[in-house]
Amino acid sequence: MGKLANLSCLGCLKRSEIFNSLIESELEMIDCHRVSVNYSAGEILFKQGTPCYNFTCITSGMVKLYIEHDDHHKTIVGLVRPVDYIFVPGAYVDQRHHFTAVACEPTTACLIDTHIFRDLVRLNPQFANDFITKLSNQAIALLDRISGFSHKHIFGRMAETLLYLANHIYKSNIFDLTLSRQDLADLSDMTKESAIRVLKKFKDDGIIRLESNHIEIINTTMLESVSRTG
Amino acid sequence: MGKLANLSCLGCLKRSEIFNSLIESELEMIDCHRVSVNYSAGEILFKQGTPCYNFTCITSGMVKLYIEHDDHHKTIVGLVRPVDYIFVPGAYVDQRHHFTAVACEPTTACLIDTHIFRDLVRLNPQFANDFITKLSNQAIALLDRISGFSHKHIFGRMAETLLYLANHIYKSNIFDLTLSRQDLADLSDMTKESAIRVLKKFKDDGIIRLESNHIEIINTTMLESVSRTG
DNA sequence: CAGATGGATTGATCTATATCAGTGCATATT
DNA sequence: AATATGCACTGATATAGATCAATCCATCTG
Repeated sequence: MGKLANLSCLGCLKRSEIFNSLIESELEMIDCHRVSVNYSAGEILFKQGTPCYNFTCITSGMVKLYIEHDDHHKTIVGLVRPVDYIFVPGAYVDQRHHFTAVACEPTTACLIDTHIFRDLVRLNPQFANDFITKLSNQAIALLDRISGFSHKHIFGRMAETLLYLANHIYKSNIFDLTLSRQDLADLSDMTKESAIRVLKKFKDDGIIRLESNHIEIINTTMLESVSRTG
Repeated sequence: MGKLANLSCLGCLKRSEIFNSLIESELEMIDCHRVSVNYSAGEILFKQGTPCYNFTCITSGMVKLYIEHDDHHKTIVGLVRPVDYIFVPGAYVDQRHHFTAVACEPTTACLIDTHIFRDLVRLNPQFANDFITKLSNQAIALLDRISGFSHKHIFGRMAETLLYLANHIYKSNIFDLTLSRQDLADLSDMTKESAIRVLKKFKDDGIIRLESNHIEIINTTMLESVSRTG
């Protein structure tokens, strides 16, 4: 557990902004029903199909969320970085996880009982409102995902993935990837061989700099253009 | 406007179950801020990218929701039948529509101001709860969609579409399709030529009976198997 | 009624990308 | 030190499904 997050939710500097509307007593409710856990890279936080008891708030590290198809295929539907919590749609539907969450790096997370969320939605209208906004954003992200997958070629899809990583995950055009080539492929709906070939093409074309896991986007305009035109 | 829906929300027999938790005064709030509209087949209810002012409740007919990619490609992300309302994620985010809605048949709809929904979420905790459940269900449907699109061949995807139509839309194994072959293709992420070939294959294999727009699923087990194995 | 329009259908061809089958390299294990 | 394991990478091949090009048929239009 990170030093900044260990005492109580009330003074926590690693608190997701979803909790901003909560009053002191409500934060205490959460505080009484949470645990903080450390995960090593590669460890599963929860697995698709299992019952869901918690909302998971990532306080350090990074987590990948993926849908498992058959044995060897998966699709990464999102990456979660601090400070954000993992949206668990099953909590309000069938009490099952609809995707698997795995740590990509050493990660710490606060687990909060789903019942507390339900209670807070009832108690605090502003919290309910913020929560709906969050769910809506996730739905839009999924729609964008579907939009990107259909009728776009591998170059366009990988370009989209790189822009997503730069703009939303690492928040810089230079970053050290903590994802494998397979992960990049699972994010872009292609095989790892194709992912490798596309990255090489981008490198040869001078769109990115690439040395093992160090990536630098040199020509953002070009990458955006590729992402659009496919 | 249908006879059953025309007087007031209070006695309306075409009311979506999302409104069940509302008390009389809250239903009156909705009643004062709604309009009922008729659409012919092919008419647009709202278009992707335009501002969204309303939640749309379908009281008769059927509506297809699709994401527009480039000029000629689209993906149908959902069909809506009575009585259900159209989930509009932009209402809580950017006040924009993220997909287009078009009537597949003659359709009537009640349009309800999004602000009323926001107010009701604040006023009525149970309504907020039900609304979140609805959003969660939609998110799960989108996840299933992504899951089906990736790493499944056209036969599997079309099988999935037919099962979806039978189980969730027409609620029978025999139905008269009010969708075109192109629509079936847009639901299954393939070209209309492929859609036609796959349907013919299913027909030849004795899985379905097919005469122009009349479809009967003869061998559900087989279809489910194809949908799973791809 | 003739012609136009648009969906459904079929066949032939093309190509993007998966699959297969390796090699090389780094790290972990005994 | 020797071996095993796993990821990154590359080239050759196969193929699913798109694209292209017709034809057919029903409905709409002037």
